[in-house]
Amino acid sequence: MRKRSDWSVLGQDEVTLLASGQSSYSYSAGESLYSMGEAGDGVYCVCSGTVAIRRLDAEGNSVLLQLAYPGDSLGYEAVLTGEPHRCNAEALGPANVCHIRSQTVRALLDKNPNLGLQFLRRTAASLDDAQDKLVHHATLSNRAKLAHLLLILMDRYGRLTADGASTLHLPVSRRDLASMIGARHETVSRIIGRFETDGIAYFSGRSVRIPQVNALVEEIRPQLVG
Amino acid sequence: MRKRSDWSVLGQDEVTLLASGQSSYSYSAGESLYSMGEAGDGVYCVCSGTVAIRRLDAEGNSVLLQLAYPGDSLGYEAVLTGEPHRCNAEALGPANVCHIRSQTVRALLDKNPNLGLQFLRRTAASLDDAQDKLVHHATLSNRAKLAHLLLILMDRYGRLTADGASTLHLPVSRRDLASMIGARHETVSRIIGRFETDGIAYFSGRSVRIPQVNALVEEIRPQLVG
DNA sequence: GGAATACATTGACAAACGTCAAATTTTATT
DNA sequence: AATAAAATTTGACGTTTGTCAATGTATTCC
Repeated sequence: MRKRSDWSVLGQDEVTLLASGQSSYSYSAGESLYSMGEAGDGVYCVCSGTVAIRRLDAEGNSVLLQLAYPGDSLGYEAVLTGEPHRCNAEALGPANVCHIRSQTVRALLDKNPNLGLQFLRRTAASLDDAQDKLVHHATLSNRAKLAHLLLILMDRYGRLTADGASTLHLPVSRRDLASMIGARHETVSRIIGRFETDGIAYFSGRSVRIPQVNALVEEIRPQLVG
Repeated sequence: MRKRSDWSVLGQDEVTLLASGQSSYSYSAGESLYSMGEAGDGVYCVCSGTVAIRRLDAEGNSVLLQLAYPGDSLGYEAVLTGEPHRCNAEALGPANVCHIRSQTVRALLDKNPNLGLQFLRRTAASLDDAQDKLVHHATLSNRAKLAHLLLILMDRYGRLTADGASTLHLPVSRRDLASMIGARHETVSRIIGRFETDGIAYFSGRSVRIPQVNALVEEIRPQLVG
């Protein structure tokens, strides 16, 4: 697992230090790793399962900003800046997560500057992703954004069936789906209804069947409607 | 200038190395520092003026993602990841910008790991900013988002007048304003019209007069409309 | 200084979206 | 299994927003 994560840049003795300073925890669905406003107490590394990164606004609206998967490191911003966490992290299902104490993280960063550069590359990738979302929010319709989101989720949760169609088990609720594209959940319900009447995707609970992936791709090109 | 920038973490001899590897350039309004798709050729450091960071989508829509001010470093993501630039950088007015070649940047990062951590903190702040925008795009109306944007621009471009009002010289066009809040420029024109009939802000070209800043703050709380 | 070009405003209309409310289904709890 | 709670779907309605088109206003470039 470590080989496919940010910690792969560490040398042999550093791995020993890491091993001595980490603990492993099991979370069940809905459990919180950390919350907005708390001080950073270390870096969390997802070993299995999916972790949702959310932010709440002043009125209590929840926005799902990112899904974290095995190999991803979480919460290092708070450790490095000394600021409180800016997001909630919550297990979406059963998940195993390692925890490396702040003290150990700082020692490792001190020993091996490549770890810092690795975190920097990871943060830059997250920034790139967030900026792409901003562009989509500014230029795409909700329908196109939902189509795009389904395509992204297919990469990780999709399965090809024998007849050339694809199926997908959604890791999140309709409400979360809605917050990810910046729409109300009622709007998402209606877009789903239209996807079904248009034969583009069929939803049943969290299962989705997509006869032709290409039809989803077509949806993304914005307002070429006559 | 260097004292207030990311480079303030450097020691004496490193500053000497920096000085030997940098060049200073003057840009005039609209000139490009670098463009999407180009390889990173170094880090750009804004000395004076304002630089706009934009991204274009497949259809040519431009979204203004960020404004960079004196002390800000730009383009280091491309240097560190080896990937091409993901954004355009363009001077909004006359600007002085230093350029530090990739080779020098890498040498400095090698000598002083704190520089990398400094870039990491800066990137984390940008990510935080982008995620805040995502939350706003998901929860606020265009009117509220424009009010919020005006408040942010006031921090840097605002002046208090004798009668307790504030004035503001916008650094960007209406189109850019629109792309920053994810709306069409026609919509921005109409919101501006409504701000004027409601006595909240008066626009004349790029000059804005805001009689009571608090009135703008009130606009941000979403749909508490009867 | 005047033509050409880009930028901004306004109107009319239709489509998309949010809000409120009710009904239905799913999930969790006892 | 029964109940309670949460999530989802659907309908009706009004508002906001985008689109298209026309007009007016700045800027830029010869």
